[in-house]
Amino acid sequence: MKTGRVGAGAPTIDDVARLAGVSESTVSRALRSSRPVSEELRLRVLEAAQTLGYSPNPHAQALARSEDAAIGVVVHDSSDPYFVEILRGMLGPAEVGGRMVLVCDTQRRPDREFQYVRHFRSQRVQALLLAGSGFEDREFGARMTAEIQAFERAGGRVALIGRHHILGDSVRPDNEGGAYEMARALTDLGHRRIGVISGPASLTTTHDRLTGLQRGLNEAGIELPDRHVVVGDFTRDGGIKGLSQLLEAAPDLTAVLSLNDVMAIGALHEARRRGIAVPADLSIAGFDDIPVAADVWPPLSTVRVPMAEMGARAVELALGPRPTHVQIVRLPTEVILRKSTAPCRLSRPSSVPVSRAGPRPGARRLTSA
Amino acid sequence: MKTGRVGAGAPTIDDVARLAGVSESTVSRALRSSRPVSEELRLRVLEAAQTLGYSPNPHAQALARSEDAAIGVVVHDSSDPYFVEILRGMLGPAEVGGRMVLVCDTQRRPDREFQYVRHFRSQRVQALLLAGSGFEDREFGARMTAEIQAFERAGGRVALIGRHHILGDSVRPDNEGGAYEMARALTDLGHRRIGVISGPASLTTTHDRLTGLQRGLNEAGIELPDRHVVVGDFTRDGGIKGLSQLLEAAPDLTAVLSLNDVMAIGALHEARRRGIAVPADLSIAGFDDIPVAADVWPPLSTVRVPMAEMGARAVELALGPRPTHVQIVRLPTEVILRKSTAPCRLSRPSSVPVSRAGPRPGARRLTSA
DNA sequence: TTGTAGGCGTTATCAG
DNA sequence: CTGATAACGCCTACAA
Repeated sequence: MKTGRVGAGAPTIDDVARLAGVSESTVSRALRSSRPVSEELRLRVLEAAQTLGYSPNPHAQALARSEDAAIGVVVHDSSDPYFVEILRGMLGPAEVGGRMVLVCDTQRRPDREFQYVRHFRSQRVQALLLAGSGFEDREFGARMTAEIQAFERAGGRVALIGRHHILGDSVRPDNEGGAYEMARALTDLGHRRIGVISGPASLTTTHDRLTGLQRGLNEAGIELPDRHVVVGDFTRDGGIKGLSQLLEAAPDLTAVLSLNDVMAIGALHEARRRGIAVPADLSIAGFDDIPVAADVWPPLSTVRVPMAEMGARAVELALGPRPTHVQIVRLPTEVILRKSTAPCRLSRPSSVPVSRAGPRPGARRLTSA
Repeated sequence: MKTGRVGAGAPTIDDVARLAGVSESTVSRALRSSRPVSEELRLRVLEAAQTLGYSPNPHAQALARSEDAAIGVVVHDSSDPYFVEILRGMLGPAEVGGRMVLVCDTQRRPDREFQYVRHFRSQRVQALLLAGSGFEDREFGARMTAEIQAFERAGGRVALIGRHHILGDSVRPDNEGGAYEMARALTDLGHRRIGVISGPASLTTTHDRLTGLQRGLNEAGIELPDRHVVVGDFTRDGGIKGLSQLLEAAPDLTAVLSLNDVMAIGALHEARRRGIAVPADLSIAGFDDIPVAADVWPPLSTVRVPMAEMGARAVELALGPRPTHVQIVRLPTEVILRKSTAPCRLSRPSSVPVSRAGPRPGARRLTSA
């Protein structure tokens, strides 16, 4: 027996039923157009709902059908342009059908990530999107795998972005290949003393980019001594500090690669502050190709990661038909040379040609993978 | 009688109760620490919950107490740095107590805004934050006011950012004052032929900034003919097109003010493409002072809007004690002169001193309001 | 301090 | 095709 009291002020299905002179079930069916309802009643119901301004309570719906018409997105840092782009890519495909997209921010802390995933699970979202690098911590990966498999057994869908130690469908940019190509690009320009502003060691992204870079440098017979690598935190400030530390430890660097653009922009800023001309005195390159990379000065050479596409593909993965096997979508990355890098002035003419692609207006591109 | 079946796979309060050998109510009380529970039972419950990996179903909670421990945020464009900053400001204060923050994106379409607000309302979020300019459409304002008042009557809280034709607590940046100050700054530099890349006419933000600008120019005895104003859409592309149109209609402009930074950055790009030196040939200024404004080239002169603070204050408004009267928090804006603006070369020495503040490293500041 | 018995708004099942 | 009725998982008087 419904009390009929107005509760939180919103009309309920019961109110509509009463006004239309039908049962709750009929209202539900008419509105959700699941089962056939006579044209006459349907119209009555529609009109009643209209005049009452009725809209269903999502919680009650979610509870009753134990599934929420929403999709949960977990990002490491929602103010990082990298994630903003991924999110942008997700929004279109995710919002079809009036689905809500719920975003939360973990500040790169595994415990928070775990909490949010659990929250989304108990909230019974349709799909869960983990956008952001995985953690190297395998024990954490195991815990998350368990959580996620439970979610999937219950009918939920999951898609990961990046390389995780978590079992599940994923879309992965070719970080390793992109870093390799960037290493080649830098050495082709004649650079031999190259510094790196790295990211948190706990992230697989950091690991992969570093690995690719190493491989590229090794092939060119170049060492990467420890003092040429500093750890940043993927923020602009991290880039500022990173370049400072680097120049202290190794003042003779001719090129610096930052493992993301945001830090590279910080480095650009610090270089200017110190009166170091980029690229004349020092080449600086980034990673990601976030939208502003082309607008800073000098325009940033970087490795393009298809962030928006990654987001869109992840949504497709999570919303498409359930695959029988774990799927991995691999996306290529691409070196984009703008003006923050230049041939090394100090270098004796390199045996390798400086340019491997024909000159094109604006930027030269070297696709990876 | 609970079936005890595992439902969607997640343990329920019932499972915990059984394992701990107590009643559901005791579990609820122990976990939500509302009422006193004997230490012994509380421990048993906690342990049972722990081993089961129990986490409450938010929908059931929301349904039972008809209130959701979440706060809904409506933004116009989640990839616009302006909103990213506002969001960043909200996150800290909003997330205390494990609250979820749900963000949705309206693409500046009033109908979607209305839909989302209604959705959040029926979802019974604790608070609703409308972040973004209001619409000039008063009829829309009336509809939203009704919706929002219903929400508030039901116990919800609302905070608006910007000037809306909606009744409710709000935090408002001094757009009008900032634009006025920027007009003064530009005329002080000797500029008399000033172009404007405006925003969508439907937004109050556009209106206010334009008004302040007009007032400033009028005071300096300067006209703003129609052909000196083009309408942009607050995107980078809009800025590119905007500058093109402007230069076609009035090639003799010496300064251009874009009504947001994102468009100004587009304009900077277009100027470079055309071989126009900024600021030597043309001064360009923006509005907002988004984080990258200082990193583009040349560093952008702009009107600083305290976006993050706006976000934080809005959260305070919405989460703090319910005020008896409508509250309006007014936040000052501030002109920041960097290198994208310079004295007008063509100008005969102006009677007004070029600089009104002492020179300072990096930027000069003129606070509004 | 603890347990029992609704109720929150909707959907699904099962008779009519 | 329509209408009762029982879940869905949790909370909260009320009773013990």
